[in-house]
Amino acid sequence: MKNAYDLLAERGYLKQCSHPEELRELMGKEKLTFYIGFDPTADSLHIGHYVALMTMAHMQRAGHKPIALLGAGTAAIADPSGKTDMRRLMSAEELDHNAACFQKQMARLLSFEGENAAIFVNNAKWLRELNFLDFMRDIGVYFSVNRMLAAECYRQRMERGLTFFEMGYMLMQSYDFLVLFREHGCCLQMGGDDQWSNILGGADLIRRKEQKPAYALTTALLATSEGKKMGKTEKGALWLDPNKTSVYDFYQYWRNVDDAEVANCLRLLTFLSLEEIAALTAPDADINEAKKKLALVLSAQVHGEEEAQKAALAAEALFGGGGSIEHMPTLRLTVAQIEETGLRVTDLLALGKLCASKSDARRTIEGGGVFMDDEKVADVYAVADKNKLREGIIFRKGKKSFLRVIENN
RNA sequence: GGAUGGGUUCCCGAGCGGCCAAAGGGAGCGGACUGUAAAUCCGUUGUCACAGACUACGAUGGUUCGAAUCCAUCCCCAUCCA
Repeated sequence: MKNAYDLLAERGYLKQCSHPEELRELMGKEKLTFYIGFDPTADSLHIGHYVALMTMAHMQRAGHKPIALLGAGTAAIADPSGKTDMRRLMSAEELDHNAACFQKQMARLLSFEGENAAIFVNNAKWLRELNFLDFMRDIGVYFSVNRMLAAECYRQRMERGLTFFEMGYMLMQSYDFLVLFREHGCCLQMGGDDQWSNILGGADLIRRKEQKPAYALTTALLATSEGKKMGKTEKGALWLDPNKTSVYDFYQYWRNVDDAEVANCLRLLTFLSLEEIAALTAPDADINEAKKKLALVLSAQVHGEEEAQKAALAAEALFGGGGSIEHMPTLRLTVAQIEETGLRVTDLLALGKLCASKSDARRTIEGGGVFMDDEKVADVYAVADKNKLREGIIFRKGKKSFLRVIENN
């Protein structure tokens, strides 16, 4: 079997590693236990987390044992890394709920059976009972403030201000690593590259306190086309929960990625072989086929084969002509709604969430961006034809947003 | 605890008694061009019963015919001092 380290490297996951050669050798001859931490600050994972999940899955397939750490304890403190502002603080109940949501979504990619079954741990278990004095004495002494301040992530925050509260984050994350090392023999922590100093802190702590080797490894962050991290507090997050980001939107997102990013996305987010990816993205290949593949495969991984097919069919129907319209976002009007809206186009668009509000709908119509059954809506006061409602009327905003409005019965 | 400067629409940021739903930029949305791409150009971006009304410039009160703009109290942030 291929060395997992090489596998991660050639797919482009690897960013930084504390001891590259040593770790690679170790991964070649032993089955390691490793962990990645996730802060449950929302009730769903988003695509940024997904890269981390992929690395876990690859590692597991290579025989290593993954631990997914749910940071309900650490999330009580805001991680200052890469954030321009402090996060909103969350209650313990909220965090526990979110952790449960994460767990469900992760289960899709990891295996919980066999020798190297994945396990979940929650650092609230040990962090919430920590005694402050003991912690400061046992752990605090190993951290140099000078060194912490020198780290890039803190330097950025220095300009806007940094509280002691936030600096504690690094100590706690390091402590997590130590606990997992002691309880599970976990000697490797992985994570996004923004976590580099935090992860390194833990590896150093273990090396100093336990006199045993521990490793830090970070993966490339998935960036948006603007080069910004897709974080949960930034805009443009793509959620894995279909209620927060519909399967159709999820599919469309990947169908529309930048040409330049397709190959990278395929490598990082799917399990397709490198050969296949190379073929798909070869200079003489049709880049749009590669995008379709990416959208379909990734949607299937996240939402299941059936849902992905539906999204693909809907897209085909809308853009390719032919295909089915069954899976388009649909608004079913009740009798009461028909009366209430009087079938005014502006009202329907707002009701169906195609536009943010009636005012927004009005403006979009004025800008010539709304179509009803492929005919441009010219009048802000336009009303839909009630007779067509039984068959369903297709509204389109711009080129990519559709809504099918149909009588509900 | 003290001093100083701040908190403005999705974000940054101008405005500092009426002409302010608030300049400019970013981001979003729509149009043209395309490949459901990028780049570019144009329009648009609080809500509604849309030539009008209502709600908004940290919070609450006040002054005024009239407040984002002035005053008071409070909350929060930054910088320096302790």
